[in-house]
Amino acid sequence: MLSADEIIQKMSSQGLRITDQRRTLAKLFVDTDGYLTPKDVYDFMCKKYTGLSFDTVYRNLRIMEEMGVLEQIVFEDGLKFRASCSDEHHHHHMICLGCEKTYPIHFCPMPLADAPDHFQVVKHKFEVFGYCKDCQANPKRQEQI
Amino acid sequence: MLSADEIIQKMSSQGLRITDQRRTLAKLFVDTDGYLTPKDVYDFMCKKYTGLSFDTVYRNLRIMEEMGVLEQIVFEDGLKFRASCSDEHHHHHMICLGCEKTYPIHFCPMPLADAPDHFQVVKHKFEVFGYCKDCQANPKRQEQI
DNA sequence: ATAAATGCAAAGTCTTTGCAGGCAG
DNA sequence: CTGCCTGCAAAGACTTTGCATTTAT
Repeated sequence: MLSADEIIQKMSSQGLRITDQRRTLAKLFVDTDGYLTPKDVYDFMCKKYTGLSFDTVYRNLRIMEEMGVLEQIVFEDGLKFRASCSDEHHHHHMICLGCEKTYPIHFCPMPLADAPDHFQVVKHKFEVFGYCKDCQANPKRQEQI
Repeated sequence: MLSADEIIQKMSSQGLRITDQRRTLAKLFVDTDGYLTPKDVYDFMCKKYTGLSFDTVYRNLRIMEEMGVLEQIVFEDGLKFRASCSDEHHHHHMICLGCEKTYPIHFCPMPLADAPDHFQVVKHKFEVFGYCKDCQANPKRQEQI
């Protein structure tokens, strides 16, 4: 995963201004293991920035996603964000339905799945959902996806 | 894929009333290869049922999904529905980004992906996106996912 | 007959947009 | 100083809910 400094640098190098809010956002995502909803982000940021508005959160999430420092996933209960994985090597994720932490799967099934009838593959998704060790021992949150 | 009769029967056997609208819905989904948005469904149904309201479309889509006769996928541009595959054997899909037709992949990567540290697997997703033969020859629609 | 399905209207949720003032570079 | 960022307010897109009427069983 990118570090907070790498995120800031990457944003700066693409011409974005580095505000205190964006620095805090970078730190928040780096310190978070799982996915965050816009609301999660808003709630967290509100503690530090009174008068923060939702639209700024949305704007920044979208900009950071476009800059490539955040990844966005559409869960069944809405959009969620996390810091981009450093793209050293292609991989997939196991995602815990309890705490939403992710664990990398380095195995990629793509080479083994033969495309039918000249299907031109553009991208693929391989995601495994379940419960991590901790959440099995300590079940509390509902299934989310 | 289920037939229109099988859909109707399955709904009836679970206590739902079979209205003309639901019969038409069943037929629409059986006759459609790709995914339909609620709006697609509404537009189609409007032709036959003047005064149709959106909420009835939503209600029926949700009910049919809960009955297991429709499958729902969250695309990045919203929810879409299609008739359920008959569940004879577990499989995955290649989904065309042009026409949204799906092609089965019978290979399942799950047995090959080892779960880390006692991860208890609940479900998984393996989806391949690209362009089918026809849509490569005849590109027109934008990428949708 | 009676419980479910529908249409209508309204509300709810989530997200985006326009604008004026504020702040990073 | 200049243009990007922000907060505010409002609008927009999509989906759900409550209620009275209609309809399948």
